[in-house]
Amino acid sequence: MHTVVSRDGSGIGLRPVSDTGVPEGEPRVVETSALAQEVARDEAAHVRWTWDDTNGWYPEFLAEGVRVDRAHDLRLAHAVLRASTLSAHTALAEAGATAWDRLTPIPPPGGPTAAALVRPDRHPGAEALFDLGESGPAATVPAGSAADDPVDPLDPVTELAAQLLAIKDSTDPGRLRLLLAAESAGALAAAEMHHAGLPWRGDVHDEILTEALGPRPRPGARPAKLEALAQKIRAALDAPPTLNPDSHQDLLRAMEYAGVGSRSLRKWELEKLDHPVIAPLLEYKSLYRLYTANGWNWLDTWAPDGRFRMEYVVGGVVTGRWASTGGGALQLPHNVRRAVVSDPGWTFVVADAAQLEPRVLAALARDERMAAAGRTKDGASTDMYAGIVATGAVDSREHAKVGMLGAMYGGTTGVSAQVLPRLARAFPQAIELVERAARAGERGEVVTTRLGRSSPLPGESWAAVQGSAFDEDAGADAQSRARSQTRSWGRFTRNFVVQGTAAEWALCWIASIRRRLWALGEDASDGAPGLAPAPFDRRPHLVFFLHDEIVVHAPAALADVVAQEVRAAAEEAGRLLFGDFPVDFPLSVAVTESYADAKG
DNA sequence: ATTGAGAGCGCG
DNA sequence: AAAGCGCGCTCTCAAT
Repeated sequence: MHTVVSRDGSGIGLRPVSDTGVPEGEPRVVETSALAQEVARDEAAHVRWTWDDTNGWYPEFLAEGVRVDRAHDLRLAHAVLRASTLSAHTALAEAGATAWDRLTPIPPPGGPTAAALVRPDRHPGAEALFDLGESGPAATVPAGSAADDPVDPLDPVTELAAQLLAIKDSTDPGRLRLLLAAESAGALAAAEMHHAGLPWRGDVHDEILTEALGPRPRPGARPAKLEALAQKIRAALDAPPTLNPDSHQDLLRAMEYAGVGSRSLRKWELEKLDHPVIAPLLEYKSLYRLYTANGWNWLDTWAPDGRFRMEYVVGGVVTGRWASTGGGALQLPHNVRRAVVSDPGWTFVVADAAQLEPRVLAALARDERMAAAGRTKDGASTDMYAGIVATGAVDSREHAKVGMLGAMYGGTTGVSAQVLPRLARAFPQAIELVERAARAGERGEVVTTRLGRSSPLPGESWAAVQGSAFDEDAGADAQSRARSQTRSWGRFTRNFVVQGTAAEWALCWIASIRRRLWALGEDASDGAPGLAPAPFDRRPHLVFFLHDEIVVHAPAALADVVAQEVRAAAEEAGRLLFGDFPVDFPLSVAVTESYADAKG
């Protein structure tokens, strides 16, 4: 059973809809203040909360201290179903693009990103659709128009029915149902993580910055340590005080004049050079990066009150991985993770999946030998790369790692290319799977993940370049451009199946974790309530996610049981995706009060 | 003033 | 040839 959520006048309309998409009764209209008890009523019946965009509703629920267990995010589901090869022949996919295809993600509320958008343009196509004309502030559809307008293109009940039908008519309803449930659960988790925030000690962050850069400078000034390094750079280059080390052009000119012999400023290029400017320059670049990307400005903007409220974009990457916007949540540098400290009486459970992608590949290809190489033996967690060495396929862990990465990314040079034939001999099924994905991409075809997320088609310019290579007068460069583009798209599809399926594993993992954590209930010890907002103030909850890694903030008394649940969730995710195929997804798990201490 | 590119580095 | 996948952010500089 679904509860479809929509605006209804000044309140929220909640409408029951069956699992076949049939409305069962009229919407009941609820004021926000009554939300908690209304939600509790439906939660008892295990409904799936169905809405156009999780960020348009769930933050309001959470602000009332209300958590929901299951959801169906129509925007995210629509995108999957439109593209998936499993639902390609359904009415939803065969119809033209609709208003649902033009929806853009809603940023979480209250954050800098939301504030930066004066008026978020929810429906880019709305003006054309409603032909609002030139008068009037091109804004919004009047409230309640859904009722007056018989053809509301964004009616959630109509869309839900269409989606449920597409799932039923697809070639594998089970997989798509799982994918959409996981995707929506991810949306819930992302909203909850934004709501709770990652505990962030501003004072520790400031310490890190001051130690590295000197005290916070006045606006417009350079921090002391950076200024000192700038002087050293100028001295080493015999350059005037006007030389600005932040300007690549300036710097390259000065370096050429001084005969340093480098045309780029890339770290790995500079490291090969021998010149007095290199050392201070490398240090300058590193500190400059810290200062600009995660310095005091970042702290003021993103973690002003003891919590970093990251803004995830669920489904933001074509492969199904999450993206982030604004705070750079997915690029949190290791050197500032020391500022992530749990609340008094609380602790972190940090877990990451070891070698997730090669394990996913082994399972996807049902390559028993590769899976066996990664299997946990005698209860001890096995390093998959070491396991590959143990099969005799390659002679060092480094070769195993580089070779596997090359196989999954499409490496054609160096060690990875050298090792590939040996991997192909030892694990023909796994290697064949990525090779086939690459060839499909080179032909301009679509590839699909385990649960049914399909890759996009190459853009129109792709076909144009391919076509031009077949012209009578096609030059050698046109042909080589086409060839290079072909290979490039092959590398993309090669990686898509692995990265995308790994993202599905991670979604299932998160979905399972959040359900298990909630089931643990409130902290029964008389420990500190912590500073987390309701409904998580006495409960362990997810605070961070990074592709194959999670952080749970938990009352200290619950840390061990949380760790168990996180491990159990990983096993569950493996079963959900791959059934009884014997593949392990071992985790490294740490219980720690500082995120920086967890990395192993 | 705003916008877009290129460069570079952070994360997995 | 630091290759080979996926991203976001911040800076400078030139173009609008």
